[in-house]
Amino acid sequence: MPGNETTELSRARRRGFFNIGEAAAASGVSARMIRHYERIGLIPPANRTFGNYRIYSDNDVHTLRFIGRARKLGFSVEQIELLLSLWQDRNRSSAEAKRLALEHVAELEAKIRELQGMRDALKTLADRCHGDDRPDCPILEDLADASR
Amino acid sequence: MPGNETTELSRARRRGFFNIGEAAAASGVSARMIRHYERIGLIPPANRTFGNYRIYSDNDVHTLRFIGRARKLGFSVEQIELLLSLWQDRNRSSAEAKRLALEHVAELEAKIRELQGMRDALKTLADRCHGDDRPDCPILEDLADASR
DNA sequence: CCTGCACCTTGTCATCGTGACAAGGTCAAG
DNA sequence: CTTGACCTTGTCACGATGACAAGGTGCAGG
Repeated sequence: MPGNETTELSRARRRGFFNIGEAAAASGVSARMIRHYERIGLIPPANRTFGNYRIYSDNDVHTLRFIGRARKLGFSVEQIELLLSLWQDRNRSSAEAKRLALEHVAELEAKIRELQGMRDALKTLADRCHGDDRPDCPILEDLADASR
Repeated sequence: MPGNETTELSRARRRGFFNIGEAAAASGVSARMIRHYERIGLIPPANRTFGNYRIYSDNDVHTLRFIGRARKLGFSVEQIELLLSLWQDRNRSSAEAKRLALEHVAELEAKIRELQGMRDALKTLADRCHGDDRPDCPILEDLADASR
């Protein structure tokens, strides 16, 4: 082919763009998940090079970092969608973000309480189990019988 | 057809067997999950009536209750498989059951700590957010910037 | 210029436990 | 016999992620 479009990826890189692997390394979100977030619509479809490689700007990477941090705080993708729209809304009220955060805190606490309940029940049983060679075991007995 | 095998389900019922719905109600494990546990091999394939309905004995229901309680304590199916084999082993040592229980307690505590970490981080941010009509919000700022 | 390697593309399957639905068979009662 | 409740199997879905496969792209070294 005439015209010689160079590679287009190297040009993009020279202009400061990232391919997906670089964006992943820079944002802390795996390439796998970046593609996933694109497919489910959490992020818009990335621009492509002539070779069909996705390219990302600094701004895109910034967004990915935002998403990664929100995930680490346990926000669901659905919640992150809301957080992103708030983040990108210059006229947002902080009240909305706070409401979302506190709602998630409540979810976390409910889950924590649930796990603590399991832990306490199990710990009580384990404490009552002598844990030697004999077969009698309050743990198994409790699982077997409703009475406890 | 000659022979008139009665229904075979009603006979099974008269002998004290349960169909899957009754077993579900009696054990607290949904019919859906009973089939699932059978398919993945946690429980052996149920006997069938001529009409191909699964039938369950009191003993089977007892096992299902055991499984249901273990699930409520957060044991994984894999762990339950071990617990079941211990339960059914007359020569088991209680030490093994205790080990499994304490192992699961440790898993629960790890998960609890993880969630508490999220909750604390988020709570700190939310506390610093005034939550009014103004747009500036430490929560969103933190998600956006690495520095914190 | 060719080759090889690293990385990209898409797709599918698996995880774990559960819900929901669909299309068809069985059962019991009216 | 009809009706309705329940059973059978199968598939799709969730949530977020990993792993793998088969094929294309890009770049550097020979």
